[in-house]
Amino acid sequence: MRYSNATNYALHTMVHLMLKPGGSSVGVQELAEMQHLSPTYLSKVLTKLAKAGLIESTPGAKGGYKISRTKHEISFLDVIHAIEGETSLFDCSIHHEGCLIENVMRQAEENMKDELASKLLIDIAKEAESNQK
Amino acid sequence: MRYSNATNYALHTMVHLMLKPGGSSVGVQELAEMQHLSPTYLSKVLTKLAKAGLIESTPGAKGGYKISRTKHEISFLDVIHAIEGETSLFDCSIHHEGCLIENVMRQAEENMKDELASKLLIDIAKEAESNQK
DNA sequence: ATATTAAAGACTCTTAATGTCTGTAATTTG
DNA sequence: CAAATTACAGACATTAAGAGTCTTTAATAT
Repeated sequence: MRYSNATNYALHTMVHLMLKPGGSSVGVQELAEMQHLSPTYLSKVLTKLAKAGLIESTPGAKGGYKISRTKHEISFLDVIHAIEGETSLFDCSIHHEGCLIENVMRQAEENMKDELASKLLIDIAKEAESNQK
Repeated sequence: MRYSNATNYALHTMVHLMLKPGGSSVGVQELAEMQHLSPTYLSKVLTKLAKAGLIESTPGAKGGYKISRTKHEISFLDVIHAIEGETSLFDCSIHHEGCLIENVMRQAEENMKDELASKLLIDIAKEAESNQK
């Protein structure tokens, strides 16, 4: 069981966009180059983020992607949900309801989610920025 | 990202073995029937549990599997590690060390593991037993 | 000896993720 | 208006992992 590569790319892209001064748009080419990916592939990841409302896209020349105006506080969990979906890590297909094992697994997953929901991308972005100086 | 079916089978099998009076051995046929699986498939799951030292196997007639004598307190995490391995859920293949994003993801995973390590199979087994009465 | 059982390995099938390629629509620039 | 740039959508191919089956071998009890 592993998080997808797409999730990793998405997280790094989001942090990068947050560090863009003035919230200016960045094209997929620049974003792809930074992570050594093909633009067409990263494009699919970015489309997912846009559909989730985490970023805004503007087509056409001088277009690109930028952090959504309406979403200033984006957590790790937001990004993960946008890419991986919101299905549970564990499903007991044996018992139909109230499986005790499933209950434990779900609770553990909640603990992980709580942590991911409490971590905001902006904090990581600022930390990365100050480290670079 | 999802936990494998094998992990689900393993957890249910372990609970079942814990409820066996006197810690007597159970053959793979009975265990497979209970979960509607083929014995050959479940056998591979059981072999993993045995190699991890969680259960003991005795070949030959009247053989089978039983909870390991030396391991009375088996946690959910023990079983998961036996089946899924101990690799991290998240690996940042972009940065080589000290990736801030990876740090967050690892911490969240730790929170989940802490919960899974604190839950013992024997407690679930006893709860299931009392529910049945 | 024979029946029973675990163990190991080769093998197939399915599914999901990864990634590429092509074409289309929208927007800016000249 | 024309051309260049860019996001978007969908079809397609490739790869990797999981799920599951089958066959053979080794060990144990009766």
